[in-house]
Amino acid sequence: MAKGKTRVETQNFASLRPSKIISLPLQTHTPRMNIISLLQEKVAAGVLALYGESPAINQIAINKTRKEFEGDFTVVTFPFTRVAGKKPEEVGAELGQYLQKEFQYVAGFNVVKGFLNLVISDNFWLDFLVKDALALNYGQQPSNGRKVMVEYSSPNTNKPLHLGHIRNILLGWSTSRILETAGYEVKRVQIVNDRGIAICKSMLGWQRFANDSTPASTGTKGDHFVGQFYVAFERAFQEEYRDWQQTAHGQSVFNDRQDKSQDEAAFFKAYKDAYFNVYSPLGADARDMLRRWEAGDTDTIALWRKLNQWVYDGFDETYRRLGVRFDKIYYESDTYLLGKDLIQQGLEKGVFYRRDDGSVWIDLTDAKLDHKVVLRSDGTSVYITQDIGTARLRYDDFGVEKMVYVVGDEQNYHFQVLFEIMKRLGEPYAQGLHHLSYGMVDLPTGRMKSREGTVVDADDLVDEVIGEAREGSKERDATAELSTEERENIIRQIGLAALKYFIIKVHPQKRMIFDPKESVDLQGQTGPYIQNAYVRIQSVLRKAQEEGYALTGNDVKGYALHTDEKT
RNA sequence: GGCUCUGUAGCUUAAUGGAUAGAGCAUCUGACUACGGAUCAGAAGGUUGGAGGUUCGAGUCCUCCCAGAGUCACCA
Repeated sequence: MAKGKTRVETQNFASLRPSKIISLPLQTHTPRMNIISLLQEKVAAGVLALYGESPAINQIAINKTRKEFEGDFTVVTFPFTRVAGKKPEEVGAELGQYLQKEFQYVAGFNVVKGFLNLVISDNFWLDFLVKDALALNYGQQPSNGRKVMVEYSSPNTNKPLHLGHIRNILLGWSTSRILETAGYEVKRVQIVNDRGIAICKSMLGWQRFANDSTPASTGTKGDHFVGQFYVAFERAFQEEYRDWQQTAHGQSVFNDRQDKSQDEAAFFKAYKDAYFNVYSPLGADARDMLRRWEAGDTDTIALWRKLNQWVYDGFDETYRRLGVRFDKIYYESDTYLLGKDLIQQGLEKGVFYRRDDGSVWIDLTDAKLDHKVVLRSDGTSVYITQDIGTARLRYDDFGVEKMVYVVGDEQNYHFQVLFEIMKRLGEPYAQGLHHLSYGMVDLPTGRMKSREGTVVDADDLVDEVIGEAREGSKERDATAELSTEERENIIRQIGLAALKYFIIKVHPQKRMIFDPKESVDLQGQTGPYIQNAYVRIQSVLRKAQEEGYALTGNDVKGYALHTDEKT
């Protein structure tokens, strides 16, 4: 049986923070960020004025002052001791005096060893609060005029989305939001694996076992409906294979081919794919279906369209519930032949080489990678050929200079190779390609295995967290006065916040355990906890307004801040 | 075996090469007839897998080792 792995077929996943995907400019327009870069500039100027040499701005470390010391921001003065030829303490004192004199917001300072603690004037914080922190789009950077693409989700059309897709989708979605906030124009895309042998299996399964039922006639969500027939096909195949093993033919194959170290069960387990491709009538039917599809057979294409549409309707529903969307969906049925022209051009440029059997390769050994086939000896594409072509297509479509691929860490090597090839082909966006790799999601009981039926379905999971939120709200009466519709909406928001925060708070690169119970815990570092804090703050503000307080510059001027109010 | 990733309190985790490794859960002490209690304050809990090295300074960088995972297809 063909494994047919695609972008997120299994739940394997490792990764880089968005801050590494893009090099965020330190210069930003909110005072909070701005004061750090201003401080850096002033420190650089100070070092130059005092010691005659200017350090690189980005090497000036400015941190928040630890709470046991007095001050708001701390400059690390160790790096300047060399140019100054003085002890860290002396440098700190001289630099502190300079800053206090030259920079209006520095109200005072103290020096502890190599750390210069700066006290920032209350006026700065008050201005910051009124003008920026309370603004609607706090943190939003002005457009930087650059475009970036984020690819995420990218499922197969033979099964519903599962927990692995949820991590992928939430990482992709939050990455795209972060990039937008950083000033990029973001294009959200996915590549759907809508073709191939696996899709033919669900088509055959539907033909054989569905009796012309539809999602509508059975009241089943489309992706789940089609998934049932993929499973039905697999079950029928298993049965066929089991029966065949007992036939004279099956036994003779076993006797001819068995390795002495294998018992019969182990042999047949390993032989399954070969059986599917060589002897299986169901396998032959599936391959025949694939041939008809590739030949453009009208009935086959119509069937394929019908089933895929059901699946897309189901996926749309799941995406809607999760609150994510896409600007463009790429389909492998459109892209699986792409890339051959780039291979041809690469051959002419000498990037690739042709072997005697006609296959085309690239030698990446000098990049600590291996030789990689990019075109089979029969001239057909492999997985990476398609990715080469699709990258170019996306560049042509959107003119993006960066592309982020949110794909599990099992494909780390694939993307290393892909990006290296794109560089050697001289593609203009090649330096901007990034694999946002993430680790597998395990369950408390171990890893998800489709064969053992332990795969957590995405829709079931969303239902579960919302259900937990509903249970929680029953014990309280805060929502009692609301209409059912309003209450359900709040419950849905709480449940999803729980799920999203639980997934997003873990570093992508780390494999994580998803505990459904813990994820919907409302205490501690959770989505609902943050929501609650927000709601209470809003309540304070609302009541303040009702009593006639308005948060304007005039009201707060001259107010002496408590230390805790400046963090 | 080669390459890549991961290893931090009992558990889940954070930390652009900067000060005494920061949180949450659980545990233990306390507060409150509730500014939306899904609350708040506090305590205890660590040889950052191990050993070397670079550095004024290492959880972070380098080398080796240990443990786990992924990957090494004319599959996707």
